Amino acid sequence: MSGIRTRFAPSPTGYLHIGGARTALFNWAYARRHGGHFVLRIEDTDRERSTEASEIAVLEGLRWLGIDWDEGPFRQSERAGRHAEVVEALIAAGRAYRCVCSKEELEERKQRTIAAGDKWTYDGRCRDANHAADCGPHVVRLRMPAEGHIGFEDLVFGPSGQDAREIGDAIIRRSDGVPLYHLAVVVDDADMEISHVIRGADHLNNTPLQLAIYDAMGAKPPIFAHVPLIVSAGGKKLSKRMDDVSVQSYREQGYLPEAVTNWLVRLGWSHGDQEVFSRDEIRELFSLDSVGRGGAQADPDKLAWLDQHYIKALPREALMKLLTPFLEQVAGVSVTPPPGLEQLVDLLRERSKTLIEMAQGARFALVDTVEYEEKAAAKFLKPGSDALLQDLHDALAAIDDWNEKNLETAIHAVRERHELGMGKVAQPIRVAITGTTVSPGIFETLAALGKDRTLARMAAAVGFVRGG
RNA sequence: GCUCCCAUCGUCUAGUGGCCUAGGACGUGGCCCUCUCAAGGCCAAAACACGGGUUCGACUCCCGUUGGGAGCGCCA
Repeated sequence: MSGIRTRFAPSPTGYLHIGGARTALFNWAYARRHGGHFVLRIEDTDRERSTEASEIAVLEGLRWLGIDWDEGPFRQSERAGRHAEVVEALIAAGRAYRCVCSKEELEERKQRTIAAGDKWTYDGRCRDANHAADCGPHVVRLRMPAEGHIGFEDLVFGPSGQDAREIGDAIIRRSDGVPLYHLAVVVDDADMEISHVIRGADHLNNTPLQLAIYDAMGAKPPIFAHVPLIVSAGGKKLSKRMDDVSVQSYREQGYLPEAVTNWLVRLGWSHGDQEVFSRDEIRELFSLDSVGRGGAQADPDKLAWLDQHYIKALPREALMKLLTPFLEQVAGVSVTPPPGLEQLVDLLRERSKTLIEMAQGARFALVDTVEYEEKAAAKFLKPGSDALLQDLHDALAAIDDWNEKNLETAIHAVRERHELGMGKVAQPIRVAITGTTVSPGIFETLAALGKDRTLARMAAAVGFVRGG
């Protein structure tokens, strides 16, 4: 083993969104690339907002994307004892202290400081008071060095850091005894021997504080790599409320997981001019050196393009399996695939951006009777067209061996007899059998539909024209 | 407000001082193909935020300006 250990540590307070998914993907890819371990840890210390449903959704999202983990999922809440132990040890070692300043007092002093034109960090009133455990309601604060710079080398952003005095004595344990996030992550990452922390750039400013905690604990800090945030169309940080960005919603819209991972990995990372990356290529080629520093907007059009690419390449059997739920969805009932459906699906692959789109394109083959789109019928099944349709019906009825070649011969014969262009013949047939003006090539489509159903629909169209 | 960060076509990006009259991809427009819709092929429009330096030479280095973002919680 390489000793490289990465982790993804989502808080289960909603669905897995694309920003988190990309962070997970990067961590996973980095671990795989270097033969390391990828650890999953659920950060559920915020009991108010964490839910089990959300945790399940996050795990399902990761599995769907093909992101597998080697250890976990661990729950941060289960490690409360360990966190408490570390805080006590820090106090005992003089690296942290109890603070009895109330929120109200603090707020007042803060306002006064700001009003005076100074900037606020904790003023250190309790710093050397040496409050004992029985001092009443209190928080625990980290004793920060009074001066000096806490610097580190970020694998993406390069030399980074902050002056210790800018940070101040941060709270590491709340008055209810629950440790804060910064303490918990550091303890967990240290205990789990995480070697590389790859996370969103919104944590760049938190890193010096966390480094101070590592130092206080006497633990060796990991290497950090902050990846730029995925921003919404407006350029702002993604918001779960404002932007529909859950991985689940892409799944429901009929996108393939390969397309989504390919899309996400190219947001902030590149490998020369290459655009298409299979999951295997991601794990073989991913490198933090090639991660950019600017925020990236996710482009839905590019996802659609990638999805079509992967749909085209998907083996037939796998495609049918994935498509089935969507077929049932558009047909409204559970369907037994009609003969010729696989043939039709092959025709549809080149013209579908998502599985839903493909299912919609196959809908006409799933239903018993087609309903004509109003405009389509008005244009191609208008009064007087019954003679042509009847002729076509009869010519098709005469075909013994129902294949593309024979269909083409038969239809062309009728076309020539009526002295019409192909468009004048194909479109009425298309509307008759699909109800719409759009479908794959007419001969292939008829071949896939089958003789019986084609004839029934042609006859129905004749009846429609004659009956008004 | 304070601290930190970022800045190449509409979007994702290549580019690490001369290879750049800045490359690729998505999207957009046009043409070809054509029974519709796609797919495919060809072509096109489209960017180094601005101003100073440094240098023989800057997209690339430095400074400033502008613009954008993040962090400053007894949230994670």
